[in-house]
Amino acid sequence: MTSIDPFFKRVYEVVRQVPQGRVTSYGAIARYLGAPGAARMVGWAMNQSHTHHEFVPAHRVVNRKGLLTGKHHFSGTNLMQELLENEGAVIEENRILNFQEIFWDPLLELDDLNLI
DNA sequence: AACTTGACGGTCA
DNA sequence: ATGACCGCCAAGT
Repeated sequence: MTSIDPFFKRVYEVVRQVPQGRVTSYGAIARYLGAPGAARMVGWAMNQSHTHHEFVPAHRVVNRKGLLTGKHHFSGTNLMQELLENEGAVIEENRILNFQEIFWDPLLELDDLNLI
């Protein structure tokens, strides 16, 4: 049994703070965790997010341009998009049109992080 | 053990 | 605006 990488665990904790109807990006999470440039690792963590024991709203994490790059990792053909649309995101061609409006930056929103 | 592949993002031409 | 390159580093082959 492989223990979950502590970095992954921090990633999941941040993602769990993303409010419904808001989205963040892989890079924003990496920066917040003090690992700028390690956005790919956040992506990898999200890839494994389903193995975490607590719910991780992975659909709320997109790339820095608002593209639904993780779409393929959800079941069905359009689950990620549907989940986001249900929360108010406006999506067209795999891109969140109101991205700027609903973007949630942990660096700005989570001043106090006793949890992480 | 070497090489490739990513749910990324910044820089530079 | 678009695209190549590069740093990042865990997993898969």
